[in-house]
Amino acid sequence: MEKKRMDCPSLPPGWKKEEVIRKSGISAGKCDVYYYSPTGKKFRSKPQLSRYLGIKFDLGCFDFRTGRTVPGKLQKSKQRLRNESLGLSKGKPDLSTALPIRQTASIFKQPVTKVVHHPTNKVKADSQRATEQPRQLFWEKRLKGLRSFDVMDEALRTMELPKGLQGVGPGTTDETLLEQEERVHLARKSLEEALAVDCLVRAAESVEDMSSEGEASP
Amino acid sequence: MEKKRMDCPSLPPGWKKEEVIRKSGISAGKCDVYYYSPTGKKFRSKPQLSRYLGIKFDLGCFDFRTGRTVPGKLQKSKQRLRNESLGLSKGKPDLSTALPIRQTASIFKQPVTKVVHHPTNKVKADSQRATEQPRQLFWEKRLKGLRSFDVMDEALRTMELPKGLQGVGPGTTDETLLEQEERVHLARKSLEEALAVDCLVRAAESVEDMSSEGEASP
DNA sequence: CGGAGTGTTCAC
DNA sequence: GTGAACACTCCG
Repeated sequence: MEKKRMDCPSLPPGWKKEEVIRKSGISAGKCDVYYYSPTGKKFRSKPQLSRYLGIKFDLGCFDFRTGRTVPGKLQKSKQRLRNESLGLSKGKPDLSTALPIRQTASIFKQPVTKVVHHPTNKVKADSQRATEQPRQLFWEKRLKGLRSFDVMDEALRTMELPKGLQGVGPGTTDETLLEQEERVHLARKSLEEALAVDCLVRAAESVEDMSSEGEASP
Repeated sequence: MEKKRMDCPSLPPGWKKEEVIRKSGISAGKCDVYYYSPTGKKFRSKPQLSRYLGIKFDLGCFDFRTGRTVPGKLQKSKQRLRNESLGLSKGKPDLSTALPIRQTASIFKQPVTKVVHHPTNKVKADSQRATEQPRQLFWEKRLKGLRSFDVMDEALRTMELPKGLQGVGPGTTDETLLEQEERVHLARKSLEEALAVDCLVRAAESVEDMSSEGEASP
């Protein structure tokens, strides 16, 4: 009954909404709402949905629980980006510029991406492509408050800037900003694909390891 | 290295703890914890462990991941009995006394056990032994919130009382309660053994059926 | 190792 | 006190 996937008119075609009632435990009776993309991927929260859809589809007035778009809803009334208030509001702003921001002469030429949840949990620098790509006006925005999504979603998200760093530069129109953000969106997809491939390679390697278990170790 | 079985001081003598790190997938790097009984049986979760040890060994303050007993840990802060709050917190308490509670004049004399996962999935009444056994003060406790365990483990567990039913009677000391619960624990073992045997018999019978497939059916 | 289902936290 | 968001457990 309450577990059927329903069409959701407020989302793009093909998206479904599901409601599940908790059956046991201290939170029994509570209702969880999930969404499914046309490809079948499950979404468990509004931020997760928002990350996936990108800025092309504005969820500002979308109510996750009901699945409806409410015109009266304040853009950001809730749903503040989790990092936002975490240090801008209270406590001393964290201006530490330790990783992932390389604090050298070539700061603008060699940004560093810290991939926290990667299997090997190491910090890498993509030194090759960084200098070839076009310079971005708001390069901080490439990391600030945004997260990876789509294919890997939760798996790889945890890129953030030290709190307190702000973008500066000549005044820009909203149009320009949107373009920039969309480019960020696409760039992220590329990065995630690359990381996904890396994961697969690792998995393959570990299979090889198992089939050569009797041999001498390196 | 991390796959060695270690002694676990917070458990009875002879129990071992093992940690295994996931090598690939989106949860790569995550650590799984297992325990082994003195006889070598593997345990993969706290509920499974708890079911096996019975009430004689209180795991309320036991942290499964670390293997240590944490005094500050609220008894039930996590690991609340899975069925507990359903109906007790909000909404109308479910006082329905449909099966497995027989709602007749002989309610105390003929409790009914609903064995959900049994091959034939039927409701049985143990009319013979029920009247012979000593009456239990908290007879509801024989089913409420407890589950079958050990030999069959997960296989047979799913016995529960309608929510909202509470034990009543003359005040009792904790000692008495513990004794009662321990007897429940032992009785459950007997029941499970019986059911296990029954399962084996059925399996054997079906083998016979197969070997006599060409004959006329009864 | 994945994922559904549940617990926990934090902002309000 | 409530509920959104997300971490985690547990079992297939």
